[in-house]
Amino acid sequence: MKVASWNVNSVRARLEHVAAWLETCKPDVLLLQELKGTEFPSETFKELGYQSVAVTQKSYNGVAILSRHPIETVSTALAGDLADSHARYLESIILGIRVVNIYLPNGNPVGSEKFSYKLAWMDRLNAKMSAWLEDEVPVLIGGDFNVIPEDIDCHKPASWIRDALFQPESRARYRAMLSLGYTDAFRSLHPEADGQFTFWDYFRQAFEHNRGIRIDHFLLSPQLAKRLAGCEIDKGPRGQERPSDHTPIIVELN
DNA sequence: ATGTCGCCTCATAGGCGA
Repeated sequence: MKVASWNVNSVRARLEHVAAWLETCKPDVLLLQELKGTEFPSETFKELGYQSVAVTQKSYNGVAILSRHPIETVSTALAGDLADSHARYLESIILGIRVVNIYLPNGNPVGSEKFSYKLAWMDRLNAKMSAWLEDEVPVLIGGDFNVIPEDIDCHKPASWIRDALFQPESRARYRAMLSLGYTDAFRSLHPEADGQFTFWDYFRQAFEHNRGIRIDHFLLSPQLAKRLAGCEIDKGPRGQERPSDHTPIIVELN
């Protein structure tokens, strides 16, 4: 089973990219983030063999799950804050796996309300992740975590030291997820790999110089980690015309 | 501080978020 995740930075602007990529990569499931609008092109994906569920809002955020297999929607919002109206969370069951798509808040600038919101959002997710381990359904959480886990996950730590994605508070909460027993699929298979990124700024030819960060992740519950067969980043889409600033990451499960 | 995108509007330029 192949599951992919891709922050597309507007599904409308990237529809042709996504459609073409689906036809070449053929994942069973694709998690999309940053749809950036209320319109969702479910018909286009249906014609490609994918059913879809989308959580959208105007202008910002938005997450969707595309799947060749039936999707049972469990929840469209992260528990723990009824006032939170951002479209950042979609929880489903696909082929007996709890598949959770997240677009974790960016949190910049550090010290702002946005940063507090990010940390609180991570605490809320952590509570869910802990609870899920109590039942027998294996869990896969994928998406844009907006966290650079370790120094090895960016081209130059000094460039990110003041960024919300690199703050000790953000990284501690990511590590707390691992401490619960979840596995970072990519890092567990490639413990020493550096220069492996999923995002590059649009500025200053960051992609051409591979000045990027690894912030799109798959976390697997213990029983699902035993089924981990592969995890790779596909840099191809980031090098195309008018790309998203992120590129897809793909995990393969037995 | 800046760079570049994409979305939206008290819209064709500027603000916001990333």
